[in-house]
Amino acid sequence: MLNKNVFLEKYFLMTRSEENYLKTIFHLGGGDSKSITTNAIAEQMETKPSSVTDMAKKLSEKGLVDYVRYQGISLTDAGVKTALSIIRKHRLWEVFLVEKLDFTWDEVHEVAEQLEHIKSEKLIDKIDELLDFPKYDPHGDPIPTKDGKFQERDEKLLSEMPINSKGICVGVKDSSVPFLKFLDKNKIALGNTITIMDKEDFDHSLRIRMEGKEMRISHQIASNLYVKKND
Amino acid sequence: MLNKNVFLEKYFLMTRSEENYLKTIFHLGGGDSKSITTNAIAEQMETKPSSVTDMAKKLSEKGLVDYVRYQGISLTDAGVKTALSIIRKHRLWEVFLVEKLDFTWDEVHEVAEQLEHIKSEKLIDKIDELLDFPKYDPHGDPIPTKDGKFQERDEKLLSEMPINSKGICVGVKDSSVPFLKFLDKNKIALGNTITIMDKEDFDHSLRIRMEGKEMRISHQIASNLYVKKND
DNA sequence: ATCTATTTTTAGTTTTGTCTAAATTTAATT
DNA sequence: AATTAAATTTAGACAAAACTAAAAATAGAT
Ligand SMILES: [Mn+2]
Ligand SMILES: [Mn+2]
Ligand SMILES: [Mn+2]
Ligand SMILES: [Mn+2]
Repeated sequence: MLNKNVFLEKYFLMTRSEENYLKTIFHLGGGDSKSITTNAIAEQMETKPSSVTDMAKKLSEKGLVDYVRYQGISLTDAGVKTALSIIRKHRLWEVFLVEKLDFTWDEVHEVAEQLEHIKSEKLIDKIDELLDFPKYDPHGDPIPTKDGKFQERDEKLLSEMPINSKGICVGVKDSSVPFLKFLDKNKIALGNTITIMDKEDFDHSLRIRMEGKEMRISHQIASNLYVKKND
Repeated sequence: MLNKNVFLEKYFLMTRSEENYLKTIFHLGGGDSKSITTNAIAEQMETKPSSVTDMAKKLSEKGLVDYVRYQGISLTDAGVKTALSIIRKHRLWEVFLVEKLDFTWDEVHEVAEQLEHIKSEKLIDKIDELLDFPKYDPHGDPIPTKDGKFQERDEKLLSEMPINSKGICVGVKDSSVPFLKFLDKNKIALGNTITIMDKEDFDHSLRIRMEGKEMRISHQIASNLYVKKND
């Protein structure tokens, strides 16, 4: 009993802050044993580099990151596993909010940021089951499986597609509220089939056909939309 | 914008600990402007009296409790309102877990203790709607409405019912895991109709008929079951 | 190789929420 | 009214997670 508690404490009792650091390091690429800089993490988390250093020591102590002073931070296997479990929870909750509670895709992230920290394996497995084991979240991001596997998709940025090619819109790179609202306003939704009609050399804008209608979209929009090749 | 933030900070940004104190004070009866003692709160929360004193000052500062040194603590109207909103969330989540995710009634409390602190008015309103606005939680406890109203029920402890009277089992007073598991094992469930056949003077145990079967239950069991009078 | 700008860490504080130990107030008993 | 026991508060400390300011290390440019 005492032994079990020691075990739980060391390996499972993560604070919300620790979980957020692991998630951020993973998103910055630190899962591939690539070293992430203190400043990069601080900027992403809107905190100070000195706070990142403090946390690096703590996470290193717990065996979740590899950290050498001045040399940056990367996730250990245990760190990757933990990060993926948080990301899995985040994305499943986002699907839940959209599918079961009629949230819009620009409303879910903020709430999922809270829900991802709820500690109950049974809860998230049941949510997964209720949603019929979705593979992607409302923004097209893949949902890691229970054992931490990622199902990557063969996708490209719309801006990189050649003229006359077709693709199905499957995800957004920028999932900020303003961008998502812009897409809604212009009836650009995941699942839509898009044909690249023409590209403008001057500003790199695209003329596309989507759901029967033709429109022009800027390079900034096109470079934040993922499409799956479809010909 | 600055004004709005000040407003939010003062009235809505509650920490998890503050919310738990308010909930506990309410459950101990401090909602009826009855003064609750420092020790009672400390015991209930498994913390030390000195910690309660510290929090009493903080909550008093925020206008959520009335606190006079050495004289005990009671909730202000704002405190009651906040406590009820936490209790509402707790109980709605418990219903959700049972109704939508097949949790058993002895599993839900622990998870609800976490979920009750999620900050999103829309989320809990949508959960309420998804559940079709339930009036009671899985343990028979009433769910406060959005505007903080309680629908009390005319209920009595089974141990206080007269011989030959009938009642429908509508709630548990003790909702500890062992008690709930005991009830499951003995097929005693909310909704069952119970007839009091006889009472034993010696140990105050009851002979009851329930769902066609007769059984004997101890006074301790009978004094932890609520029934609705059903003449 | 040296200097300099940038990055990163350290040292010392702050806030929140907890604790222990000591002091104080209240309540109960003689 | 004085004494004693119990309840409560204060004072001082600690851990977590953040901050600021200063020191140290690294990397880039001469
Ligand atoms: Mn998100
Ligand atoms: Mn997402
Ligand atoms: Mn409960
Ligand atoms: Mn309950």
